[in-house]
Amino acid sequence: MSLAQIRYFVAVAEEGHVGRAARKLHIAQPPVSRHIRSLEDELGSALFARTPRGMKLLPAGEVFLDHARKILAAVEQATRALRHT
Amino acid sequence: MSLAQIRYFVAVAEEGHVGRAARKLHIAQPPVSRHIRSLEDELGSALFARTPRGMKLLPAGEVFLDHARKILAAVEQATRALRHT
DNA sequence: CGGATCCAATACCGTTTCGATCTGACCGGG
DNA sequence: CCCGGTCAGATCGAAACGGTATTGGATCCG
Repeated sequence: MSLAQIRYFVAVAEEGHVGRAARKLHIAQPPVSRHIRSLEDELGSALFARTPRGMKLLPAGEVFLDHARKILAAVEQATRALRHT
Repeated sequence: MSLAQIRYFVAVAEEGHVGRAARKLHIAQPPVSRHIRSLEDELGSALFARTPRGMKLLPAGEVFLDHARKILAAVEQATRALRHT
């Protein structure tokens, strides 16, 4: 699991679409798809339901989204703490 | 910044030596050296004082160590939360 | 002194990972 | 039907990564 994967996951969860998340992240769509897939593989549980209209968070995804945001917040806080030393 | 870098940093901080941290992490010493350096570059402040006896945490390093542990704990908690879904 | 020792840092190389582009598969709306 | 929108797979060039070998610097000891 990488921080990039976590950021991609949060973006997809928030946008509801891999493509829109990709645009927001300024990268192409397939890499986002792959990262989400590999994240699910690593965690051992599906996080999204794939529908023709986009990606819908599953219960496991909701749980992980909460933790993911905490991780990213902790990272941001860490960098901010050193910004003025 | 990557989770691997954060793990390497914590290991070096705990061991006090790049080499020992590397052994603990089951990787070679140079990669650890490089990751620490690039982490410092990215954060814009030195985290360790290089001494002939090893690496000694600077004040900025102590601050970051605290945050680093929180990040890793959050990651562990995230994976644990999905272990049983 | 001077060589041995113990560190981290650098150079270089092969492998792996990553992202971009192109393409395919699937479903819903007109 | 076919068309628009969406995700997934294949392929390729570029970047990152880790390993080995080596260098550089500072201390210790004979």
